[in-house]
Amino acid sequence: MEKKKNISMAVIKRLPKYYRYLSDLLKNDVDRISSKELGEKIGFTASQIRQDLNCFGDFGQQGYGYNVRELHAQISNILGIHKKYKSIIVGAGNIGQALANYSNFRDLGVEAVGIFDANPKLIGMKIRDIEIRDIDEFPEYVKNNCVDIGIICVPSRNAQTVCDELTACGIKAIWNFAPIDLTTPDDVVVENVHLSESLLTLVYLANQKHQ
Amino acid sequence: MEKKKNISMAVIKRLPKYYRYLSDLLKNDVDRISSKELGEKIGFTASQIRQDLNCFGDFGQQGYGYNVRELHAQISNILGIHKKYKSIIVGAGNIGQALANYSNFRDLGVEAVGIFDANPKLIGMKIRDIEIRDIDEFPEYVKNNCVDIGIICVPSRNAQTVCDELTACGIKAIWNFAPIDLTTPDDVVVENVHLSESLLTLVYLANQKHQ
DNA sequence: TAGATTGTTAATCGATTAACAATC
DNA sequence: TAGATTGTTAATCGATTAACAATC
Repeated sequence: MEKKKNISMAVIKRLPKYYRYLSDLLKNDVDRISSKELGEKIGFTASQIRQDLNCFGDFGQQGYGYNVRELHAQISNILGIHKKYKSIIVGAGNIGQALANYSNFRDLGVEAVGIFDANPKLIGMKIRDIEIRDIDEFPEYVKNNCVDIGIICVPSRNAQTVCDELTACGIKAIWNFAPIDLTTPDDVVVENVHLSESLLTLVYLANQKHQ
Repeated sequence: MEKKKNISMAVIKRLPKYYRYLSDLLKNDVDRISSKELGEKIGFTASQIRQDLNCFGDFGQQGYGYNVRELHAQISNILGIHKKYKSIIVGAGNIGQALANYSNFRDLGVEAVGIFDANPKLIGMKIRDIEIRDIDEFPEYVKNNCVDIGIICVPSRNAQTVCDELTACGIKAIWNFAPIDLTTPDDVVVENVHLSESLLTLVYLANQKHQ
């Protein structure tokens, strides 16, 4: 992370994709790759790849390209995958439970350490090795356990309240699965997963193709 | 849908958001709204909203603004929410089951009519009123049941194969939850939900804010 | 050395914002 | 009629692509 001007959101959104393709190359024991080859794989122009990477540093070598292992390490660093993060899931419905069970996030350094719900029928139930607790307990839990990320999986009518409580106890990163736009203090980042919007986009595009 | 040049993806991705905010307004019995007011709610400029809407038609009235009920109906039409769609879910793991249970998509006209998995322990199990079937049966099922949308929730190593089978039996719209980029014929549309990429974006942004 | 490929500047393209005449 | 707000054109801004000197 040598350079660092103002990275545009367009670039940031492509970083995880670079990380994924480089992880694949690494797994396949590829040593080096040029922006041209990588571009053909991902479906970007070589030019764009070089522009993107040069926002963060000079990782390549003229006449050679990029060393896969090194570039992968650099992007891991840029994304912050070298660190470990604790998350809690608020809302143990379908999506909350699915996320708690989904193990892949641990590879990205993010571990779910707590799950909370308001439904007495769910409280006490275990998902993997984590017990679902009463939703009222999460502020206390966050204070005692250095939680980095709050994952909101409650219905939209409760989402803003949960969000406010999460930020009140110091959480600075929120992954929001509720279909609303949350309001947060300036120093808090929110990443939305709006499944309904994604599905509507698909439906629109499908209708266009088929006239 | 009067006009219709080449709608940019940027505009298309905003349509579901317009739909959501207009649904809210409708629910709150708001009769009319100006691009200025709507912009303040959503966080867009008034100019952008007028530009976006004018890709599809002249829905407003000078001096008045937009009639909420009418604009909502128009956007429903543009998105294709007036029609009904049948979907099948391939892969009944955490995410597949969560999507099958999640009822909200029915409001958007999309109904899950079948779920399939390769795991014998899951086959026969019921989610809501739908029985999980053997994954080998889905091509036959698609042919007999006018399925519009294939939802891929299998592990990434199987995702391309499932995708090929879905397109082979005529599916033109794929909602992909596997963390890979699928290859499809030109007349098939794919919408990806890449949760890992979303989470990595959040982690990156959180690290930037906190230096 | 010759070939390959980078980092970076310049050119192009597209998307957003501003401005304003038209008009309800 | 006067005020408000649209639809649309023009101006600006930002992102992508192309080009090429630098250099491994």
